[in-house]
Amino acid sequence: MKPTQGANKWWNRPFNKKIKWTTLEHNGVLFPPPYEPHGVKMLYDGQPVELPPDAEEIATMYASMMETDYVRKDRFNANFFKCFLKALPADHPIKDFTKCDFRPIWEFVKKRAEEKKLERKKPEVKKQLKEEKERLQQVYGYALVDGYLEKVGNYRVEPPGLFRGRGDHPKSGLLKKRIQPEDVVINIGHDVPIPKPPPGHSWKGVVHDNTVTWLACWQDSISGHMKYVFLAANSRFKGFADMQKYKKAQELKKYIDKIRKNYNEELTGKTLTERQRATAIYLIDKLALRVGGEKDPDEEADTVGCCSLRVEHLEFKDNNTVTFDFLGKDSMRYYNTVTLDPRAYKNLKEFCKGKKPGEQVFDTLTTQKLNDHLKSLMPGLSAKVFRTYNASITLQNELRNPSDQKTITPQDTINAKILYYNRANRMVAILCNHQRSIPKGHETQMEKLNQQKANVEKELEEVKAHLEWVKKGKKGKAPPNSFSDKPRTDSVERLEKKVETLEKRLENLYTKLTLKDEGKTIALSTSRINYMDPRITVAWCKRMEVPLEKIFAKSLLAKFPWAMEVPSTWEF
DNA sequence: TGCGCGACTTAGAAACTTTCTG
DNA sequence: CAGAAAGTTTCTAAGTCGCGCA
Repeated sequence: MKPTQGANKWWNRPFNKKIKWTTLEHNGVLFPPPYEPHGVKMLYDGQPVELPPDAEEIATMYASMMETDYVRKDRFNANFFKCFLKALPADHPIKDFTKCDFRPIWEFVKKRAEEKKLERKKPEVKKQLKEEKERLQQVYGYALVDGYLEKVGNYRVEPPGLFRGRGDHPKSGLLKKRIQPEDVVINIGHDVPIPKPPPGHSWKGVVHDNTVTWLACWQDSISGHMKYVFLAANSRFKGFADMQKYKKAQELKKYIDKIRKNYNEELTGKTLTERQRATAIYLIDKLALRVGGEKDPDEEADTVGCCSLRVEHLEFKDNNTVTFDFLGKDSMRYYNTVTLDPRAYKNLKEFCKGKKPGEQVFDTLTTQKLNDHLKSLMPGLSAKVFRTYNASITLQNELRNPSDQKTITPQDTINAKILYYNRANRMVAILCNHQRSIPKGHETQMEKLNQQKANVEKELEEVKAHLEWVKKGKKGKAPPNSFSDKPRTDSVERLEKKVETLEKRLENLYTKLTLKDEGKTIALSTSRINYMDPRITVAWCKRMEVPLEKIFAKSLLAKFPWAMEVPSTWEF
């Protein structure tokens, strides 16, 4: 089948919720290269030991992680060692983790990586690698869906490795097994060529399910969950759903007064069930909490959301104030002290009364019940819509009337406009608790900037003194010059110019220092990609005469084509 | 009718690429 | 103009949610 000519303006085409496609063609998935044994021996009890290839592969996985924090965790080491032993014959001398020394392999891996890096710098090698990457992209990177060529998101099968769970994960360090074609199910249209599995292999299965959007799937050996190969974010499958998400959040704006009235009334409801439900929805709305489903402590890290909050996560203060302190998604800490509606405060206290720290606050509530209730208030409403709604409305408000500074005009510089947008974006990220770890070397970079600042300040002082000295007729000794061996100019004009340059540089340094430090733990990208309605940004850029590509990277521009046509006056 | 699980969205870290700066 | 920093993409873990099945 040949691709349809003409632009794929999927947002103008109808999309059936149930039947996702009528024809589907693609070339399957790309497997990682097989493991090649290197023969470098690890030490056991100080002696070099022979390892079968499977065990060597696992040992090498561990060795290549020796500079990460993972290997300092007992659980990671224990889980790794259990899997490592399983790959060794029963009569193998290795029995005790503490006698293992993986450093020879670590050194080998490090050296090999450096050599590879050096090799890749050579222009001819660079070119060859680029061409090979493009060739694979051509083969596996596209699917033909209902006649339109669409990009595939993740066509590479995940390589084996030691599981890197987030936070204190019970399974961290376990071996994530190599996926074989025999593990992979292909989903593809009827009457089109079925992708060939690698020679000597066969697929686990081939299905033709047009009610789903995945092209291939396999079972993850760590969690037992399915992993899927999907189309990219700019595809109709992903894009249409994303557009619907923002339209639903916008729909919530029409219902929000009614919904807030409802839960405010139910905060003093007759039944405990009602009060718990109302209090949870209040928190989800006010604090942008996730709904918080149940988790299995043997399978997953201990993290919570709203419904799964425990007594130990709340600390009651005076004046209706509560401190929330818990680990949320990805084990990111949510730490926030907030003053609540007195009724909500009273309810939370009531729910916690007489319970042990490890008990659930909302013991009569489930995510199912909460979402069922939301559906009775607005069609299709669920807890996560509140995050999208509140993120979007916050961005819009902060761009239109910022809470902590004066608004910007089209006459301001492009740099000022970008900083202004980022500040609004930062408010959203804080609301959603989108964090990142402090970038590597942040402290050194801050020190460096501070040193620069001190230097510029000192130089400015000296130049100013010199200028003064010249203006007053060069009486006495010239002021010190710590920044050059050559004597400083005596030209008033050039000295004044120098003062100006230094002052400008100093101002830039001040802004940079503040922004860098304030933003060191805040991730802006998550809200930009997933939460803030792109139409708000498009309209603002039009009003402020900011080229959209200054705000949205190439991939985001490609993800939101449906949002581009809104007028500058558009409102969420 | 509750609940497990399939399918899909959301998440930060790591890897890679581009831009800035001294 | 090289090395650092900033920006962007890739990777895959970790959530949400609705549906189908007992």
